[in-house]
Amino acid sequence: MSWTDERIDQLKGMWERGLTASQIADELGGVSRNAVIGKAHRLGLQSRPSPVKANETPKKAAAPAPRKPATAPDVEASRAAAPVVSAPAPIRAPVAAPAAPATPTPAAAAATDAPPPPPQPRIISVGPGGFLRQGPGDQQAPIPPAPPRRLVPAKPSAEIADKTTLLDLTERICKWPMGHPGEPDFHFCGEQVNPGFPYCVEHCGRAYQAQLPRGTRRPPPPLPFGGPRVR
DNA sequence: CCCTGATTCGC
DNA sequence: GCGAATCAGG
Repeated sequence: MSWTDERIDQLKGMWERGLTASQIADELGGVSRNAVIGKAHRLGLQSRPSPVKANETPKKAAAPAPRKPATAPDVEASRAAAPVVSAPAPIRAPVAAPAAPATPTPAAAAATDAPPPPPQPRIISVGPGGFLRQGPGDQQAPIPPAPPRRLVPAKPSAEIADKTTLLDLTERICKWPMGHPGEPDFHFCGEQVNPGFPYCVEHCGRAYQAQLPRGTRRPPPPLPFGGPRVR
């Protein structure tokens, strides 16, 4: 398989939607997880949280050394020696910091788009979602509560959040359908499979039932489809 | 073990 | 450019 424009678009989309490289790989088909990652990097898609990227402390003999020297090992040496002034914690804030209130006008702030209150003892602190109790006779205008809205970090919809969708299926994910295709919440079991089977242990028990001895008739439960055709 | 993404390097 | 091999953290 080659990277056609279409497939590259799919890759970009899925990558930016937060799907893992594995999911993208077997969704596209014909490519490995590594291929996806490699391509993603080549495309300049900068990946978000990677399990292996936590610290950046190039002290003395760094870890990335036991590679094959190949050609020009001096490059790595110079790179290791260079960062005398290490960058001070490159933590990327996902949201822009609220601008400093140059013009102290509380009234204006409370009007429409009050930014998240900075941790200053400006007003009486109420907990998130908390409300100031008003006395029965108080007729004051209610204090506008802090906007409960918060920027959602990522992930598409909550619908697919914890449900095993078609995209989540792998060789070791139980593929037992839950619900019916077409229903909005149709998904799959998602448990770990019983090794060698497409289903988890529980659903293997449903899928593969022991042959009952001859003669034993088990009165079947009422069938939802009117029952099988009996000839 | 499984998973994840990052990186390297021969092709 | 591609991706298997390898690394490394969870």
